[in-house]
Amino acid sequence: MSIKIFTHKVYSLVSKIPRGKVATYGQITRLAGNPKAARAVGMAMKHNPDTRCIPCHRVVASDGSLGGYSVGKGIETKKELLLKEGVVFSKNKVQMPISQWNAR
DNA sequence: CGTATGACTAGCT
DNA sequence: CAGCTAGCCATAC
Repeated sequence: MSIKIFTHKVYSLVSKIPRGKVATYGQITRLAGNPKAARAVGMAMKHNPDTRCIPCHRVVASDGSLGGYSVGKGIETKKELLLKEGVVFSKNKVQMPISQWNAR
């Protein structure tokens, strides 16, 4: 039974995103070691095994757009969750320079 | 096992 | 700013 290393890493990284901050697919992908696998990250998020342990709503697109969400009403629910956590929004996009997670 | 898909990104118009 | 194209990856069926 091969553990999906890439996906597993993605979940691990996403679960480390602090409340009130967001990370981009590109950022997660880079931390996972494959800067070109942004699409694969989206797949992992879509097939997320535990939405309560994996704050997939804290993952947004590189331009600050919400991208998508497979829970509730979709991006609407995602936006609400982020707003509740204190993420700064500008219209339908996240203010990346302000709310982007400073991974270390 | 091979094909198709998707919550992407960067570049250009 | 918005829209379209091409490139790339892992997963799903």
